[in-house]
Amino acid sequence: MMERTAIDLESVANVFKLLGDKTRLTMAKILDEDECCVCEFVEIFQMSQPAISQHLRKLRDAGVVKEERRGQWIYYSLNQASNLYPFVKQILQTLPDQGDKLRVLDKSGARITCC
Amino acid sequence: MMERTAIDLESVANVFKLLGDKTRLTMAKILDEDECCVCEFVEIFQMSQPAISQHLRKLRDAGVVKEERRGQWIYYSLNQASNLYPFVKQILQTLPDQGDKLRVLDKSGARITCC
DNA sequence: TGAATATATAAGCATTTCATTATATACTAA
DNA sequence: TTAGTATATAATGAAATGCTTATATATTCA
Repeated sequence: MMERTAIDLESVANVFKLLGDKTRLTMAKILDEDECCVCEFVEIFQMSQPAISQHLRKLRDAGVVKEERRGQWIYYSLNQASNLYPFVKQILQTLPDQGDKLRVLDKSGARITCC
Repeated sequence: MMERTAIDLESVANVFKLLGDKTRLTMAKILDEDECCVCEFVEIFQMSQPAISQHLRKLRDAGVVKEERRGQWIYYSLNQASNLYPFVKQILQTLPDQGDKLRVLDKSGARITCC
């Protein structure tokens, strides 16, 4: 079990504000289960690509997620190097599994189509 | 250790939005340590009384806190009857102690002056 | 090189949020 | 009953949020 370093109230409030949005919270939970590229999120949330990018940017600016380009695609994943990671990870563990969202993509072929 | 009933992502996002404000998060943490009346929060946060009341109302509307009138004063405390309580309690336990805020009131005499 | 695809950024707009000030309500005590 | 105190609610305004559309940037591939 990873020990969590003390984290001040202000940082916690900021993380909560960030995850206090259903889309971003779901994104984080999905990323806790599997890395994911932008186009997959667009499929999952049925939301415009800029809207998705903007949510991801907020998560990234806070250090919660990181990005990695692979060719044309940019894959997002939880940023384990962040000092917030243990805290975020602990939160996500308490949330219901969202793996079904990715499985739907597999079935629909969306995952193959886009990336 | 209390077992936590499953809680859907939307509810979690709502709680996070609520606690994603430094004032409300601190309020909740203080209430986790001791019940508190409105005038004490006004002292602690150096914020107008209506602002404090409005924060408390949000917390109450969500079921996170409850109120109890005692004469002129209204005391707030965590609402243990809420189905959110185990989740909220678990969150608050990970936060740094805020007991000093109440102790400052004791010293300054504010706690005696107002309630 | 040029077209297609994936993503990011900018600009604009409606809505929400969080504070303020002003006022209403509830209780206490003289 | 009236004055004083504690709290809630209403009205308002500035700032933040989350989407949209339009456009810029990177990469791939023919």
